[in-house]
Amino acid sequence: MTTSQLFRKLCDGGGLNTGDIALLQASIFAARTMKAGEDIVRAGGPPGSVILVTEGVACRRQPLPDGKHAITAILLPGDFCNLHALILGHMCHGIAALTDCAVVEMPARTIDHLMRVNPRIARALWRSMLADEAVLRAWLVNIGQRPSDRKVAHLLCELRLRLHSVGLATPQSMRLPMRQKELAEMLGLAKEYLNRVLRDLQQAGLLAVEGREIFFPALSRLEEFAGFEPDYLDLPRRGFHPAGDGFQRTAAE
Amino acid sequence: MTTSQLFRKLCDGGGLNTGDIALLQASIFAARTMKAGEDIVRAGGPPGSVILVTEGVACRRQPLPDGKHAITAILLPGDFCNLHALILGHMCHGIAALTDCAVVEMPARTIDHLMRVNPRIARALWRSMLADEAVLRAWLVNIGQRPSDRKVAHLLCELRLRLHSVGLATPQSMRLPMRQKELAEMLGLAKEYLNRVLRDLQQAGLLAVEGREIFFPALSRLEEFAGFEPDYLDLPRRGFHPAGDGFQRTAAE
DNA sequence: CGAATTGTTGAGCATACTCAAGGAGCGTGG
DNA sequence: CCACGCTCCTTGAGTATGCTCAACAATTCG
Repeated sequence: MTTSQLFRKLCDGGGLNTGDIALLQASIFAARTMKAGEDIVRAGGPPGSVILVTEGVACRRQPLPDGKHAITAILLPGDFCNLHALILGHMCHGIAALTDCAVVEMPARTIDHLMRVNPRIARALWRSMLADEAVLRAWLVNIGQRPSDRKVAHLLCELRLRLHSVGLATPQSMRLPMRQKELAEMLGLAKEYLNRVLRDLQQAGLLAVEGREIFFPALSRLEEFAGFEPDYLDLPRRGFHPAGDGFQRTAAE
Repeated sequence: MTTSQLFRKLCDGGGLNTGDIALLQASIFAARTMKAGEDIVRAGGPPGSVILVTEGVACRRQPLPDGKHAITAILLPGDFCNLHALILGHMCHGIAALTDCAVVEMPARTIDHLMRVNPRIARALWRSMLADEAVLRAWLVNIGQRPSDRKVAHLLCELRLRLHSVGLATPQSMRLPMRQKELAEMLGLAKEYLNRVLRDLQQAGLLAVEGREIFFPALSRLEEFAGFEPDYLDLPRRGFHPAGDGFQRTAAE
């Protein structure tokens, strides 16, 4: 993975120069890999290091009283796990690997220092967290207001587009980076019912499922059915940013 | 309202000195009032001014295809309406007054400048937005994972505590700053069903409703029923911050 | 005081959940 | 290579939760 991919989300907002990126790059002191299901970060006090996902898919999750989990966000390569804990002083949820993952670590103190002395870096980190918040708000609307077939459709549209933006999906298909159980936990649905909803979407010709591979035979119909308006994802679009940084855009859509 | 109350949320995190607060205070160029139901900020492009609620209660809301709204956050005195739009460049939802409100405005360019040259102010603004995000995540879990009687109970616990933190509630009661219709929109429930849930909570002795006045005859039982863990609100607690700024704490709880 | 909005209740129905059981896929060890 | 055990997926049946439509009562506001 190249540096600009590593700091994809920070570069997306513009405003960082190559020196800034080099500073971030230089602060990396460790790389780890973990198996699907393992914890990447546990809830708790102030973080000793800032962690960035570089490969695989992870999630933010909170334990529930009945032993299950609520999944409140999906993290893709280029997403930070615990930046907010650096500012707030504590993690109020954990991060777990959904697929096998690779992450890099930067010392919390170094990042904290960079944020204080380099307003461009501070701004870029801030912006990346606000992008996360926009997704969170879209999830709240999705889960709170739509009937469950549209919830499922909406989540799949979002997942496909975000995976596509990091090169892990095409307009026609994606490999689902989680089990149906976890899809259900994201949406607050029972896993058996989610399974039925997937079947119904297939029968409606909006989807095709083969194991973990999902196909989108009629993406625009699915997106319309879901009411999917991708603006909230704040992904770079064709012509929006100055070209030439070599990062794969979603322009092919 | 005193200055330290105005910038309550920024002061709560610590890290601001009186000079910083004076800078913010000095940037206020206008004050407005609006009636319940009016829009405070519309969705759209980059904000010309940053808006801070000083009196009353407002909400973030998004229109839905069927003409209804999804309410994604509650704003109390001391909360900013559109800080995130300053960084992200656009508002992807609107702000509406739930009760009669008063707000103050600061030029976006001034705040933007202050954030770039004053790391303490930048950090305090950042922290206040992260506190909002933590609440948003708690809402996601609440709406996604709890049965609706517990959803309602949880939202009322949160509302009461937050209102109490700005002096608008006591441990025993609060005046509900919205109609049942809007309570329902926050939770994604039908308003008629919400009404029944409120009745059931009353019959269970967990609540008493008289018009818009809500009484909490057994607050600890209600909080236990709701699974309410107020840590996520990041409100100041007794002994946590150095005393002496004269702002009312929630210590009485 | 009257009109409009908001709150309250009933009846019937649709949605989504639980419990239970069987089948498919996958990694491990013989 | 196959058999085994495990997890995950799939389906059925029955139930509970939450929604819609409709009517009426209570507030609020002009």
